[in-house]
Amino acid sequence: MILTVDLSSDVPLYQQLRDRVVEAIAAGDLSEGSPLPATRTLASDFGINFHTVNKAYELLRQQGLIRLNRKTGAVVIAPVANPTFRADWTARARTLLAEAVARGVPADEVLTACHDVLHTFNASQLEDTA
Amino acid sequence: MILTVDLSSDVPLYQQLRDRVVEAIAAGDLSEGSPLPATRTLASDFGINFHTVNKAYELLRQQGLIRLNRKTGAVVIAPVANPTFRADWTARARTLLAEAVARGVPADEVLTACHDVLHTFNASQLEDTA
DNA sequence: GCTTTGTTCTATAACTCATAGATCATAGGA
DNA sequence: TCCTATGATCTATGAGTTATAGAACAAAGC
Repeated sequence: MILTVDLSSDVPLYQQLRDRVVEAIAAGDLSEGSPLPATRTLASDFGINFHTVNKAYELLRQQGLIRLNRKTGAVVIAPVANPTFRADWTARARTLLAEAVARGVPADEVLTACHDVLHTFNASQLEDTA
Repeated sequence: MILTVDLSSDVPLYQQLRDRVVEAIAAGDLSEGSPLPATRTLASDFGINFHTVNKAYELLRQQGLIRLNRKTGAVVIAPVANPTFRADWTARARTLLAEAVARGVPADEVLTACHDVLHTFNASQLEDTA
């Protein structure tokens, strides 16, 4: 497990945890059926409260990325189609992309940066199966 | 001025205001020298407190997007190079892009969506100068 | 002189974040 | 069977954020 949190960040801990899990799934480090650490275990590893981990897992469950069961723990599930997700995501992407453009980054460089990030996800998956 | 806020959104009002201004700059609806509405005026238009608008403007000033002066008001300025911005932005882009990939959107479709959003910025600018 | 503007203080109610402790139900292993 | 590990569910608290509100100040323009 290669999850990390930054205690000095202004991003909430539970949000950071969610983000790291999402990135791990995108990169293929976690795939359908992969188990996540027990909430108390992960909390202990990071030196944070297990309620905080619980909140991150609950968020991931609400977003349809993991399944929570007693004893089986948290398990990554196959993504389910969500009709409103694309629209919501695009709105957030619009804000993020606008921020780069507004601060003078040329549009083609922004697109290249996105391409490079997406490539790191694919690269990770290829490594896993190689 | 085509700024809007959603009072029922869970995104803080000052954050929404900042986002809309950033998007307007990226789209060319606001460019260097463009004045923003007075804080009290904008607050009155939206039916919100002027301190909330003040906070949004202060955020935009800290991020180097506008200049604040007495009487001249808030004015959009040319973007200044910020060495840490690219790294910070890329980290946030990684999280956002990962979210789409983790939820089953193919990488090429994600990239196309980014391309389309960036195109809307260019299209707006072309309309302005046409 | 008056208005408009950003700027700066205090204050407050509601909410979020992270912590803490306790308890419960359930499934698995010793 | 007993014990443990696990997620699930309550209460509670302190620190911080969000949005509101009111008041006052300094500077620029009419």
